[in-house]
Amino acid sequence: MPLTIIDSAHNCRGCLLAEGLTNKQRQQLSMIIHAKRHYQRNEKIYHIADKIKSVYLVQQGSIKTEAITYDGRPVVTGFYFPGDLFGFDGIGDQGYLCDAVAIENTLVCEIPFQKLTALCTSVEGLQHQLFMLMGQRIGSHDHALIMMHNMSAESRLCRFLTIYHERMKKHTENQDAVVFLPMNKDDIARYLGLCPETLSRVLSRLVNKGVIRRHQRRLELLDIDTLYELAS
Amino acid sequence: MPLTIIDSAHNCRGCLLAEGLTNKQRQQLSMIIHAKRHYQRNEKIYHIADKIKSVYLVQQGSIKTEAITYDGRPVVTGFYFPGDLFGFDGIGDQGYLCDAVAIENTLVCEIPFQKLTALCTSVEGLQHQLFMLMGQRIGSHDHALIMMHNMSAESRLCRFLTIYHERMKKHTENQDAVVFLPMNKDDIARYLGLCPETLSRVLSRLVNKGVIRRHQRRLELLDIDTLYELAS
DNA sequence: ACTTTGTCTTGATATGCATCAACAGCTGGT
DNA sequence: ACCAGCTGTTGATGCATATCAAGACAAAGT
Repeated sequence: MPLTIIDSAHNCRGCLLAEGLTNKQRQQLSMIIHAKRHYQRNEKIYHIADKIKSVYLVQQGSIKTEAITYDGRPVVTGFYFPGDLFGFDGIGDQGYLCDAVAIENTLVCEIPFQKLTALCTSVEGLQHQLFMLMGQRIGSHDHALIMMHNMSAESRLCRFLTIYHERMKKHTENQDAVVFLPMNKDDIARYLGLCPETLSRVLSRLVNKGVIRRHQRRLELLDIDTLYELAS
Repeated sequence: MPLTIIDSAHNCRGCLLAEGLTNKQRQQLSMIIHAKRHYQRNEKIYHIADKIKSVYLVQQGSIKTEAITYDGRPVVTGFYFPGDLFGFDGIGDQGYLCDAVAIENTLVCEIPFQKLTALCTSVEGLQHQLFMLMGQRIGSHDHALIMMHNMSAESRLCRFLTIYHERMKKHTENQDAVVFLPMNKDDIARYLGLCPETLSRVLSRLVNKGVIRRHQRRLELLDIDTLYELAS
């Protein structure tokens, strides 16, 4: 999987945190970035119980966060893509609750949380943006919770696909009904609370219904209306 | 259900937000409280899609937040007790994602989020505390998500009970192994992602095992060790 | 005291998903 | 080109929980 380097990197353009900031403020923000580095597939950005207290921004690639259930099975708690911040689960007082793992070769920049909040006191727009992002994160988790309640395997998958598709439309130039899934099927299953076999069956069923078409990890969404209907 | 009035109220003592603040800073905080009022059982503090943008603190009583699934069924997304902040789900840009409903007669104070963040820029300890609380909230949701994955009905209930018990031990003087549940069984079921019948059956099973004893909504935790064991 | 209503319990049945197991299709390595 | 190992698919079975249904119990109203 080839890795493109962008060099406009340090101006924080495209970073959701920097939205609405002036150039000068963005520069201030870029000054407190602690590190910016590449991670290989399956490499960990942070570990459960780490006390680092940084938040991280995905520049390129994709990230999953996963935790271990009480009976020892890994659960994927979130996926993160370019522009997304992750690591908020470590902001509380008990260290990170998840491992953050690169799904593919990924460029990530690390922002020490303490420096970020210090900067927030002088840059009000930044504080506002950070609160917004954390609020949204809380909201999206409410959604995830609702999804886990009594939704069928098919609904869960369709909802995942529609949300993922919308997310990609918003942040890339690609506007057509094709999505590429960087993560493997097992990760999606662990994210949706299904076993991989069930996920596979549901995918096959959607293909039979003519709702999607598959070429490995590329999915064509043939009938988006039905997809939304099934997601409900 | 009788309602005790506390009058030491406006000093914000006991409020998790005010933790670590000086008296003077607590007073500043109390100045921006928009309203403090009682809610009757089943009265709503805010509605889904409201754009109010306040956060709320439970002073007395208890609150649940509930959302509607895509097939129209209510889901309880959280319970809040004295000292807890709620309303973070409205901080994002799409209004509140849940209804907040009083479970019993409840005293709540409302803090406009904008005023709160404005105060945060000058009172650093307050900003820190707010970020911490939001971080913890994100973390606890991760936990809830993990719980929903492949945990049996019994495990879910036992986990709920242990967490609830710990919460109550921390914030009240009552240290013994008795918990009083202000919410009804249906709410608990909707919170745990179970149907009420299953919840009832699991409770009965725990009684038969000698782990708990019931007197209406008062539960005696007879065998806390087993409870923790079953919760895993 | 006797309905009435809501909350909870218990039983019988159905179903959706996990689990176990075998196999098929790719991918990478020597 | 071949085998090995991983990833995904498909089938058979079992089980936990939802659903449907009926009854028990308590609190509240007349």
